Amino acid sequence: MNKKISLLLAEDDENLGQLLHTFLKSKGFDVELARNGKIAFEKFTATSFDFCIFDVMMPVMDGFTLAKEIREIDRKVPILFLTAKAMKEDKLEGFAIGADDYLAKPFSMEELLARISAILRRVEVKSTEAAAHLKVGKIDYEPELRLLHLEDGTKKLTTKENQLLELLVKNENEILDRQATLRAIWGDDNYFNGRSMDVYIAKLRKLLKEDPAIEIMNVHGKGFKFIVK
Amino acid sequence: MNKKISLLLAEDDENLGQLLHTFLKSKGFDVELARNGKIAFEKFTATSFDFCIFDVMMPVMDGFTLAKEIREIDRKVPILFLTAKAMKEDKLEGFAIGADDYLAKPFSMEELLARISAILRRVEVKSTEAAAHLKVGKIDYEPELRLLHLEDGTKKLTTKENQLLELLVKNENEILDRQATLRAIWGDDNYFNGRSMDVYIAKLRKLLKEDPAIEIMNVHGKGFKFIVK
DNA sequence: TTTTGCTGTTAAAAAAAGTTAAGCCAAACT
DNA sequence: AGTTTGGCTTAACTTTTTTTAACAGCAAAA
Repeated sequence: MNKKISLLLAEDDENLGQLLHTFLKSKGFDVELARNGKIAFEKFTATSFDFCIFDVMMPVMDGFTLAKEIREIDRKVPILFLTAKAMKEDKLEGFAIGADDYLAKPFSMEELLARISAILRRVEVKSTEAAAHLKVGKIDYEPELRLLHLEDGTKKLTTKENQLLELLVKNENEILDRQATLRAIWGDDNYFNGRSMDVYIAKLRKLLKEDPAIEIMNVHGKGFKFIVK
Repeated sequence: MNKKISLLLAEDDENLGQLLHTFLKSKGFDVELARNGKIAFEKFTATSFDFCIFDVMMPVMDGFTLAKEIREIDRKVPILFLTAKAMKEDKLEGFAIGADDYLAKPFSMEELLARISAILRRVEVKSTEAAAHLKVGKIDYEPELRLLHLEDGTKKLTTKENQLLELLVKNENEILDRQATLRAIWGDDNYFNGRSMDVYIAKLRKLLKEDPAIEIMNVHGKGFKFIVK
């Protein structure tokens, strides 16, 4: 079979967090537990996950805000919310963000597992598509190894170059929001980080210019768009 | 952001139909309910919809036949089937027609909503990919690439120029409402954004003046109208 | 006809992005 | 320890894009 499914769990309640962590690990998932939304977001930007389970109510950064931030950089990863009560308003908000499912506490472990399985079945097709090699035109890019195979040899990308290119490629033909990207890669969207990002955009453009079918287009005031013609 | 998503619901069961209608309307969809496949098809041909939910078993015209008919005139609109039992054969037939998802009764409202959201998210991505050339008179316009091919070379449009021209072209010969356009492109229809828009109209007129068949006409107090003679 | 509000146009100002190079820091090397 | 190296940030300058201002013209209402 293939490798384990990685799962990001954001839950502030120590007890429930531990319980879920243990349970899901026993079911064969590769679980990462975060105590609040901010930590979860940092973990997500460092490594990306196959699945997310977020408690709605958490200190520092709540589940919805967290989901919004993550949706900016990954439109597809399934997100399941956990909430303390059956709140209609919250449900609306959650689905508007692009939640894949919703589970009200208290819930049984079996129910949780059933929902996860159902969602994974639905998105299975997509995840298999996600190959490690990304062929874009003449260029072959391996994000995991940070390698960019060009016509005249292979370029080792630096951390930042790689993070940025990976996000761009994963959001091909979509606008990659400037602020969200800054928060995802630089942690903060202040002026200087913004200029730093512009410098990296220039570097990537220079690297990719050998393939005229590729363009990193700017969307003024919004962000950048990786286009393959 | 933009206007409501229109949804065509074909369901013969009076109770379930009403329930779904009410629920989906409360979730912000613009729902049209049809009691059988024939009525649904007539509604679809009159106005086209963004999304379809069809019960498989209905009198007069069943869901599959309806879907086939609709696929003849619209290859892309997402279709989700509802069926009374989990029928494998039916599933196959549905997907062969080009169904986007399948839901077996009984199902929860949340599940339905989750499926709809998931499909819409997926479709959205696709639709952005669909690059189109728009030939208007002598001029060839590629909105996705923001390129305007003129007689004397190709002009790269800026973000705002492109957004505005795209809206105008897509609403050829119709009035493009001033306020709606401002909200769509500038996010807010205040005085200054209005003046900004007028500046862009002037720019586009200058660009397009090489083709005398094209005119951006003002409709006083209403908006603009893109006319091709 | 006069007034008022909307639009057309051009120019200037401001903001955002492109580019190149210098500076800084930490890790690796001598 | 001193030096080199690589990666990232900051700075400086340029160009592009967008907004604001100013003024003129036109259309509809008073």
